[in-house]
Amino acid sequence: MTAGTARVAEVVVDGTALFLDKRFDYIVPPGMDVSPGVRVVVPMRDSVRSGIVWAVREVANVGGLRPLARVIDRVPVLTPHQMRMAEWLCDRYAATLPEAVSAILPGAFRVRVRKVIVPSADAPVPDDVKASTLFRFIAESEPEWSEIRARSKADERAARAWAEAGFVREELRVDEAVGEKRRAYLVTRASEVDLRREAERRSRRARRQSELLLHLAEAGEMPWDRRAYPLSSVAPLIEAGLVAVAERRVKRAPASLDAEEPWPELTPYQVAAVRALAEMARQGHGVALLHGVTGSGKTEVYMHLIRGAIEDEGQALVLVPEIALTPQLVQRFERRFGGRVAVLHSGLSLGERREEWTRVLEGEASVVIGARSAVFAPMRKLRLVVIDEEHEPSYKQEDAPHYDAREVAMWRAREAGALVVLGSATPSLASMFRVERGDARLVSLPVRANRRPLPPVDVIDMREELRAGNRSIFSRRLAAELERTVSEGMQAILFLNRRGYAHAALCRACGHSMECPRCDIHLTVHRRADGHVLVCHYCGHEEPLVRRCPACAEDALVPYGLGTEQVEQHLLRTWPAMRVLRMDLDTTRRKGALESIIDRFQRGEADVLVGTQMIAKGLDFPRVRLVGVVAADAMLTLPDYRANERAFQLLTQVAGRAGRAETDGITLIQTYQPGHRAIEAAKSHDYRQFYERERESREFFRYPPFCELAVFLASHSEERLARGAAARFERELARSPSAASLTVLPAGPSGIRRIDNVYRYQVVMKYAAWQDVKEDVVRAYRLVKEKMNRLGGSAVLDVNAQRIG
DNA sequence: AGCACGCCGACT
DNA sequence: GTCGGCGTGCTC
Repeated sequence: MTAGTARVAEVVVDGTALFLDKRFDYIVPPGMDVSPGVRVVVPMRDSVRSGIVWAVREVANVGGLRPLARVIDRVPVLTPHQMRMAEWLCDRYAATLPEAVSAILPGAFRVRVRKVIVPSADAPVPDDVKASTLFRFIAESEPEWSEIRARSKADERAARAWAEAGFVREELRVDEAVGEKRRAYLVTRASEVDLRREAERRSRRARRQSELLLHLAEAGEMPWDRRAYPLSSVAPLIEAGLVAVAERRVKRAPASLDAEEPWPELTPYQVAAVRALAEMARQGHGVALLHGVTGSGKTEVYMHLIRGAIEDEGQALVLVPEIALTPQLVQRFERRFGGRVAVLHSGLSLGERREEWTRVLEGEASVVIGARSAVFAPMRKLRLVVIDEEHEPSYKQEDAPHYDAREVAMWRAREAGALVVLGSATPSLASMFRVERGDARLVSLPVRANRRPLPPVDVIDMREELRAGNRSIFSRRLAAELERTVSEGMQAILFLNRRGYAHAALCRACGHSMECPRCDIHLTVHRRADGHVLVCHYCGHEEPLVRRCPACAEDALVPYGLGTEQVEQHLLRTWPAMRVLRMDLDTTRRKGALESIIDRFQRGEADVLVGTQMIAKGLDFPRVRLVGVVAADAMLTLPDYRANERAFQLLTQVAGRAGRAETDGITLIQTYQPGHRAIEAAKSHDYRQFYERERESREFFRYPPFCELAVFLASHSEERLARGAAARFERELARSPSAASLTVLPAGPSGIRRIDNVYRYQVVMKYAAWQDVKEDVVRAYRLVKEKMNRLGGSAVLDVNAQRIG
């Protein structure tokens, strides 16, 4: 360091406040070892905060900068690539740097830092001070300055004076969310020859020491078992410079790297797909859309590509929509790639998550499987990214920083020169449009791996059932197929997109529908042991379902509109011997419940599985012959421009659960709108037709992929403030320079105007390219957000929003 | 004049 | 998020 210059660290300080979205400069005290990516503690006003060093530079004049308080890591917790990724997240999703960092870094790396006031032994404390309430308060609770200030101004003045006099002092407290698992190791400090000689010399008088030396001469190092070798026996060896104690991170016993499961022979289509994709991978970065019909064996193709990446000394990332729903897939990967697999999912404890993260960072894991957030895993040698079921909405994060894991994956892959494989039986419009524009290459698997045909899909017009006098929720056809399937010892899946007993409670006399007192939404009927209750799916409000209508006082309130609980009940009433399992949010909330249901159904412990959309996500049940969609109408009426796309995807995916291995399958769709576009396309297994027609209407109405959407949403418990914020945002945009490149839809209440007594108003924007409008949109957003936060409300901006309302 | 309250900028 | 400074307007 030259005289007069000093090192300065640019630190991204943790916290949610908007002002923190910049880098703060701190002096690096001489002798302190920092590098980009390490966590530090910094002073901020009266207090301290944690942060990440973003850069270190030499400056001539440090002005009035304050010094770093402490360094937490020796080794950076973020790679340079991840830091660039954080900056990109800010740019793309209007996130703040601390938000981006907290999205990337698992909670296990979070630290709690405090500056507390404690009694000090530096100076003798006068008796009157010692006896005072304030001093006793400090001694007992080790408060922060803000807590002392909260007592009174006078107390703060007194405490400051005591600090000056040395009666109390400040102390830094740094608590890691989890400690890294470390263990003491004994390591050698001398040559093998020396060790053996020493062992021989001590063999009579110190058996333990001798034994240990021989052990170490053999192994070089070993975990320190303090019972076998107490400090009394180790200390003399340390003293003599033969042995040292080292702290090592505990590594999980490496599982076998060899495949336990044989690699099955591929179908010709799979072979061709692997060949084409492997060729793309060889050329570095690229995007491929693997369009494979349900049951076509996409996973097998992924696994061959992964094997290729590993043989190339690279790492592969596999993203799945929801890891909890795919225990089968994870097991398959673990059987193929053994100890090279790291799994990141929400069920891991903080410590486990940190351990998996470290295994990836250190290159011990070559295959990373996880849901959305796994896209941030610290691979240094990324060669391949697989996004399975790429059409699933769960890849888009619904709260800040609102990222889309598919986009993040593509950004990473471009940076790292890796191949992205988007896999789906029902590709999103966005992805197929990418192919159309030439930004992605299409690779197809048009037939099932078991060489059986796709299950025929028959549409049942429920209006006709009604006309024929059948008032049951099951059409005659579905009832007959159910009976036949079960009697033949095969299994059936019944799908309904609504959980609970009934969609709503309706008055048969006046049409009144029971609403939540805290939200602008109707209540759902659920069945409990002691009768029916009304439940709000948004705020959790519950009340008993009574017969009397609060609007007209008639005893005419009845459950209306099917839910999965009712389907289950009807099954059991109609066929008491049938063994039925239900899989929806309500039956899978308990930890392990989901796996248990999947497992039991797979083992044949039930004949019928009733479920919501979670049964459509890539599950593989070989004995399912029949799939019944109980009421397709529930998904055709969603108030969103994507409703058609979503309905087609769900129907096709659900239908795809039938006839996957041991049997031919059949799918029955019950509906009151048999001519609906999504139903017709699902019936004919015609993705192409669906794509063309949907694409056309999106182009006509100018919806994605023909533009991008962003949604500004202001929330406040006072309606006028929420409405005012949205209106203000709209005005700001109208007079911004980008106004010409933006289509701003009028500010108005969000799809659900009020949730848990908080009002929500939104502004939807359409634009061709975020780059062209982001500056003005973000400026307006921050302006209004700042104001909204001061008023006790909140505001968010969802860039590239996947749904509106 | 004294002060409660809201607004706004600063925080390295 | 939290503080402090400042101006406005109400009350003693």
